[in-house]
Amino acid sequence: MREVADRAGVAMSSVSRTLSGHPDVSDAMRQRVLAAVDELGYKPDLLAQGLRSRASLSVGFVAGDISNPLLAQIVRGAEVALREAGYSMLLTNSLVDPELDQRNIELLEQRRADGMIVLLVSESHVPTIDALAGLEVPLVVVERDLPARVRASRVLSDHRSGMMAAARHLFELGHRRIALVGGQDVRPTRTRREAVESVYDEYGEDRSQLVVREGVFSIDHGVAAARELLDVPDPPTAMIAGSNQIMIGMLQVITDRGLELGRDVSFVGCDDIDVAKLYRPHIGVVDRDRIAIGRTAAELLLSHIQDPDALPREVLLSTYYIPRESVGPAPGERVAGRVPV
Amino acid sequence: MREVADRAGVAMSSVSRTLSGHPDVSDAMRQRVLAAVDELGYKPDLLAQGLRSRASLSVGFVAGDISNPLLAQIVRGAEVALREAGYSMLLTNSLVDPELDQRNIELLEQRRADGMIVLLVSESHVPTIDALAGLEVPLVVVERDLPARVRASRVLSDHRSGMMAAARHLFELGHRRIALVGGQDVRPTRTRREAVESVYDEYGEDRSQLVVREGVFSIDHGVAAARELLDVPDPPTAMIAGSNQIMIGMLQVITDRGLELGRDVSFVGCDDIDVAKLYRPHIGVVDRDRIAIGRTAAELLLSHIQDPDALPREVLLSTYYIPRESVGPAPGERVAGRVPV
DNA sequence: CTGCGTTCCGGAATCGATACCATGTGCGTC
DNA sequence: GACGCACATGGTATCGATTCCGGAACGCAG
Repeated sequence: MREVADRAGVAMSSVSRTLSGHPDVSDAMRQRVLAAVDELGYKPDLLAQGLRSRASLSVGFVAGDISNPLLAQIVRGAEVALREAGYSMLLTNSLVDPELDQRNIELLEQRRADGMIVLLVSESHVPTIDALAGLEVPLVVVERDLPARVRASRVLSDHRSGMMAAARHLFELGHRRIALVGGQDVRPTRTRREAVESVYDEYGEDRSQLVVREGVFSIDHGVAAARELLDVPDPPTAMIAGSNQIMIGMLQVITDRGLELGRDVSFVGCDDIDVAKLYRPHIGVVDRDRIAIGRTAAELLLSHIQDPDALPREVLLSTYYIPRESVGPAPGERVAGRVPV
Repeated sequence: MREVADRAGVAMSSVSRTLSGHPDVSDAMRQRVLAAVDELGYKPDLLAQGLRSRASLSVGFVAGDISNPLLAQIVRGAEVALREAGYSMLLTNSLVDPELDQRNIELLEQRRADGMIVLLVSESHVPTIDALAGLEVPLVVVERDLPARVRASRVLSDHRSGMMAAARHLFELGHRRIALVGGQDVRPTRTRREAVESVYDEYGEDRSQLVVREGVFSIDHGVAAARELLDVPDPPTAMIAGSNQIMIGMLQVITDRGLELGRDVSFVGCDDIDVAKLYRPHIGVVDRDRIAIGRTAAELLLSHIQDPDALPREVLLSTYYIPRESVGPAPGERVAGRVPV
């Protein structure tokens, strides 16, 4: 910048004013400065700019694992919106380790990120909550319920409506022994379970017929749960997956055992990822607009960065049930013998 | 930091020395400083640190589209390795727009990234090449051939060996009319085509029997190409996909038309993503270790950051063919009539 | 002609850290 | 006893920008 000033024969402050659009700049000055900038190919140093003006123009994204297609799309939605607003994204993966969540949050704080979007592994890991509560920059939490001392806006999905539609469909088709395989104890998992339970109530059926297997959002858990569920004398007639990874694991088992979806057993998947559309028969799923989740999170964050005093907001995005051939009528009672081992 | 110094009753320089592990620090001093740091919960400002020490401890990743599972895993591999070395990752998506590639590179340069890993949309977009050539920080290029004036280390896959194994398998099963659907004209696309062509030479067969359809790495291109290929009187007996997105598109068409893979037509996919393992029958693929690509890129970059004078290096990672049921014997001549329209 | 306001520009402090240089102290050596 | 050296420490310039403040130049009214 000093070089530009020397070349144009002006002071550094004038260069700064010109480039930042300050009104106290004459046309003659602007011409000379811009010419010098052009000739030298000068580009301001964003680090120094950030230090002085107390705004790094970067935001942190704390994600569980970017190789999960759900997260990848959320991240992409957020990154595009942030870049259009002039912000860069610092991405961290926590690899399903809540301690890494915490360390990543603190690291991004040290980097003076102007805000953060977090998709936490756990809702109850105290050091992580503490780190979030201590944050001085705007925060957007995605798909999680956190204690009130964490001041943050939130982007949530209305898992309830989509899941209830799916469960009602199963009920209409005669299913009562339904299995729900969920992940960690976080908001989407809880909401989905409650949604299915409330459909049992709606139909005046005993909730004890619902089998819930909660673990982690992983293929392995899907595999293990599906095996357990099918390895009993009286397996459920319908199964619901509570994450796309769990869905993939469950489908592996179902495929291996040669079960025909929609006939031997019905299946409702989670998130309309490629697998769901390519599997034969096609998989009915509860879907949500994943790109929109990321975009909304970015927009919320940007609005809070512009107006730090604005009150935290919550945005509830809809989910919707897409019925496909994997969901069929419940077989007559006593189908256990037909299930290959 | 001044607060810490005041509290401990020492100079800022002493605080700095203590925290950076400088040898000229007495035990007494260390105690006092660390105590003050603890009491105040002080954490150094990485922006200021970066400005002064000329190292931002961050690296840029320029990716085409993170929602592609291939990229997601590469990014994840890189992020983990970088974080372990104390670096943060600035992620940008270029959404298949070479101009965005260029702008992202320049942006990351302004942010004073200590290095960059790039997975470019195009190998020939001149402004992008110029931007890369003008870079003063270490650069690692993934899966691309670039002009020599771009000084960079590279991480490449040996697509040739994996693809030749797949093509030989098809030949052994009697296939001669083979279709290869590729993406943009970049290294992996070219290498795969050359590999298949050389297998034709090996078997003394006329290369004109090979049908090549190159376009972009997208589901849509896979769909369009598959339709074209199947809509002729004499369709190929085997098809090879040159990207996971293309594979998904092609499989959609194949599924829609009710074709049985391995019997009606043989199919070799690309990258062993979940779809390949869940599709029935299972899809034979040419695979590579995606996490390792990212990790290797990060390691190369880190080594160049530590030793800026080191010569650029190239790492060739292997690919391997995984035969599965989607690859079967070629039907007898004249099967066109059996293909449903 | 003087006084005052407007416009525009340069100088210097500042953001939060690092690193060089100078200073002060204690100790061994001749 | 004087000198030199090692070790610790404080002061200050610096990284590359922004921003406040003071002042020059000019116009215009009293």
